[in-house]
Amino acid sequence: MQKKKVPSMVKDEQLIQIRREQLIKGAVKLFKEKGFHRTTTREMAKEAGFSIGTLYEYIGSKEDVLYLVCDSIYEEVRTRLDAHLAKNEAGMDRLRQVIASLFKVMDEMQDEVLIMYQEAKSLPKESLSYVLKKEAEMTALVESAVREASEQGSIAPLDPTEMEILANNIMVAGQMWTFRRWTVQKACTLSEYTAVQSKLLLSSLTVEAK
Amino acid sequence: MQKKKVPSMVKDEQLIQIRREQLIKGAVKLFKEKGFHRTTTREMAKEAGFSIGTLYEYIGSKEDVLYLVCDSIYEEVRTRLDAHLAKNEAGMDRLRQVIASLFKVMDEMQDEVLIMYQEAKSLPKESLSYVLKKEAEMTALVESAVREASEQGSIAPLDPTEMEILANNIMVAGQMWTFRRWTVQKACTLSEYTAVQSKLLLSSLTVEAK
DNA sequence: TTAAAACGAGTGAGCGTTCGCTCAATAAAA
DNA sequence: TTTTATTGAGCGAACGCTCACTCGTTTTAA
Repeated sequence: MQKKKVPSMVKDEQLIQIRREQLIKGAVKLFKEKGFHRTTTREMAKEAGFSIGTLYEYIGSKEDVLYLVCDSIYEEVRTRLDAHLAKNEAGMDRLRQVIASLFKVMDEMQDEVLIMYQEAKSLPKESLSYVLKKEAEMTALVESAVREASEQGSIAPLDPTEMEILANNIMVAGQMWTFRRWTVQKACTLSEYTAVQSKLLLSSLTVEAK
Repeated sequence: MQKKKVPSMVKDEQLIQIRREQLIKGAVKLFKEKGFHRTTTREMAKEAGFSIGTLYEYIGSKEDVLYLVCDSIYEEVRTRLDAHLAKNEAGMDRLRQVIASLFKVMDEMQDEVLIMYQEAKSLPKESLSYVLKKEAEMTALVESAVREASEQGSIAPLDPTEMEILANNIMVAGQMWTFRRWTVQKACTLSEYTAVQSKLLLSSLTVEAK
């Protein structure tokens, strides 16, 4: 990533952190407004409060900014999620807790999550797989909760593939609502959305594509 | 959209159709491979089998191609869906039929649907709202089936907002999977995916974010 | 003969990136 | 204390390249 090009030998680590945070904050705002591709490096620099020259003291390429943004969003999601899951419940209670927390966090961070899923594909291969690995970790967390609930008989018994799919299903429910929200261009919280699911036996509606 | 710039007065309508189809076909292939932004107009022209100059005889801007592609994908989805829905069922059967057909069509057209939902945001405002209008029409179709089933007591009674959300929910289920498939970078059909949903009472899992 | 259709080198704007410079702060020397 | 040297953060004009789009010419076909 941002290999120092030799413009200076030693940099104040603390300052690098500060600049990066300014940069990420501004970039998130711009990406929300116009997406990664339509945002120029000059705009990013300006929004962060310094010049284009300075920007390149802290990053190696435009794509580095996208990576920083995606990474920081994931870290934030993860941090908040862990905070919610501090008290350790078990079985069905844990599964409920995991889902509720996930949805809550995604609801709080709708815009950021949307950026991630709309822009991640522009990341260079290596950074992308790094970000997706973090995503996989979160899915694994959900999957473990599903497995526990299934083993305890709180939900139907599932084979490993089914567990994986269900975990993906839960992960995606949050992501997609933010996406759908963009498509229909309408404000609505994830909780409102999931409330309807709760009311219905979705299984009775979901039929197999023949 | 593609206002003719006056390069020529009268054009053979049939030829325009042929060229557009060549263009769309090639563009879909390229967008699948590298996305809209990374595809150049020269590449599009080449893939379609003519030169860059000729390309601009048939379109006004690069974004026009994206619009043509999105529009044609929607038309195709719509056509296939209508074909499935030819025999008119009613009530719960109709709802089942609508969902099954929708999933089937989306399964058949995963790549194209993915293009739409990943690239539509790059459309100029006017074209975007035009495409979204078509999307809304399809959602309305689903919603009417939901309403019928609800009124007949085949599913729980729902207020209008709930019906709308449920319809969106069904629409997104298909989109979701094509998208998730990209994220986890794994092949899986929508039918496999929905089969798991069918097996579970999702309502018992989905709790409200408090 | 003429007009539509195809062509592709050319154009210029935009943008990511670079690099030589400024300047304040700090350190070293006088 | 004052002067001089060093450092490194910040800067932004300029560079080079890409790419959407144009236009004068050539080909085709009626």
